[in-house]
Amino acid sequence: MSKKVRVRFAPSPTGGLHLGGMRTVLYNYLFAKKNGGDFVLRIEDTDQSRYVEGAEEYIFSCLKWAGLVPDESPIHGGSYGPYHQSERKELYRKYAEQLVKEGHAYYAFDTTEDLEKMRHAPMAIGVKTDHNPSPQYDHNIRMKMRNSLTLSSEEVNKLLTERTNHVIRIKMPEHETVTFIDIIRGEVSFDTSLVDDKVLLKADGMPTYHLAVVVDDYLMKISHVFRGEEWLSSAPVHVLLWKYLFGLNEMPQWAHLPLILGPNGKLSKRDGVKYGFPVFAMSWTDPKTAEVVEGFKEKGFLPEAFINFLALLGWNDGTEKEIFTKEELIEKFSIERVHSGGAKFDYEKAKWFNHEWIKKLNVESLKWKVIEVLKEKGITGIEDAVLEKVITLVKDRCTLLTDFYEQSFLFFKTPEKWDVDAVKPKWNEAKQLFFAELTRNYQLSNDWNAISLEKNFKEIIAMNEMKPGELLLPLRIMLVGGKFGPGVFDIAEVLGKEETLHRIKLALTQFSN
RNA sequence: GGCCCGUUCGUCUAAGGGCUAGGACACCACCCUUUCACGGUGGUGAUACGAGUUCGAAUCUCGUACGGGCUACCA
Repeated sequence: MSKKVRVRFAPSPTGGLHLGGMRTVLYNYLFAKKNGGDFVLRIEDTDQSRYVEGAEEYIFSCLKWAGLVPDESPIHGGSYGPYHQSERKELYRKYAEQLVKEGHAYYAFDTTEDLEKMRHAPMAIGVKTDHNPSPQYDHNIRMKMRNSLTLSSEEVNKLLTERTNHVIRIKMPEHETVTFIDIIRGEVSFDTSLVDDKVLLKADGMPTYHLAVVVDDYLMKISHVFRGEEWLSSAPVHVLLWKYLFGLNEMPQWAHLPLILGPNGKLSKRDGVKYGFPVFAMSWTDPKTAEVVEGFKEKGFLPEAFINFLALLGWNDGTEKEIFTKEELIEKFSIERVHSGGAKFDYEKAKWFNHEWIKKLNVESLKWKVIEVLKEKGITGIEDAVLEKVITLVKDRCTLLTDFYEQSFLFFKTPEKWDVDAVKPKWNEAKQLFFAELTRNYQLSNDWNAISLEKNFKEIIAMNEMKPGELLLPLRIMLVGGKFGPGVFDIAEVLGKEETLHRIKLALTQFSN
């Protein structure tokens, strides 16, 4: 009965892929997978003037990183290609002309100057007033412009055969109400008199978004369209186009996703730089200005955490569960449970998700990412067994992957400075002797692990009638230089006998003089 | 300005006529830990406002306010 679920994400390759876009991808992907459907990626590159070098490859990288790989796309292929709208250019004119023939659209020959005059000039043809600061090209003024509605057919034919620059505009009906059902908002309606005659086909022969979405969604057999709320206003144009071209029965179901907001309204790239959090999935370098905007990946986010918090930004499964794997999200997701209200992005909460995921993931899955982080900082060639122990010891203390450096460098770098102020004031002969004895003891140890190291330490303390608290801190500072790090004996175990004794010896010279 | 969408703790949200309005992040306190985290316990904190419908409204209706989006030969 119902047709196969096919959804699409249709970005234009103009730069960084931000949170809102990624969430749209996610919801499309989850919905497709949940319903055994296809997720297609179509590149909306009908505006050559906005084409940005590398942006398309970048989009694929982001999807790959997040694990949201399309079933069909320019690089994955598929039987509904081509998947670049620019390569489908010849397709669209036919539909636009069909609309003209049927009286739903018309040729318009107005120049940019004409339009400028219509909208903004002092003696505007449009009805620009304080009450109407931006007059539209609509039923009120279309009969005052140069188009196939006002020109004789001879004149129109002449202009057309002379290949005069022209566009094709939709002729919005005057007093109709267009109503459609939005899956997450319910019934939405518009008075067509208030919608302008949108350009369908541009002077360069390329379609605008409005024509292209409808034609491509039809040709690609798209069953559900999930897109940002910013498209809601132009939905009546799309609905009408469906009605005229392919029939309302063929029309996909719509869902307009709420916007993701920043600290002051709509989330923007600027919010990110201003408040110090990423807004793009991955770092994006503007090819013209060489400006780099850091992404979630580079900031130290796990893809698992990224899609988890993105999914929860506007959706929940109705329970109090917050940590979801991708598989769980696929199982639980439903578009009906998506909120209608916009959601303000909370970076603190995003970090919390990442922390939860670092704690949740096992050492094996974290390993290569930690190696990358350490490599960035010049720490390489770590023995596998050591690295695994280190990760186990510090992962609970890392919120971002990049924290692995701050939390674990102490294992790989012998301290050069010590927090002597924390030790020296209370330093005395007895402590000096204690560490001499501890060193001798450890030297002889052939059971080098945290438990026996601690046991030996405590035994010596007991024999000398000392307090553990007075000696634990000095030992820590000897080993790592300051008041930080995991358990002291765990550190010593990982460091090994030689390095541990070396560090004690080195530090002792600092405390005793 | 017009049109459209939205409005529960600071933030993300649950509760789709009956509730002490629940959870999470953040924040605060205490506990654990003689490093710091993690963890545990508890706390502060919300239904924008006004009418109406109803025995009863965060939940339904209307109005107001506020917020957002759109108003290009950009998507």
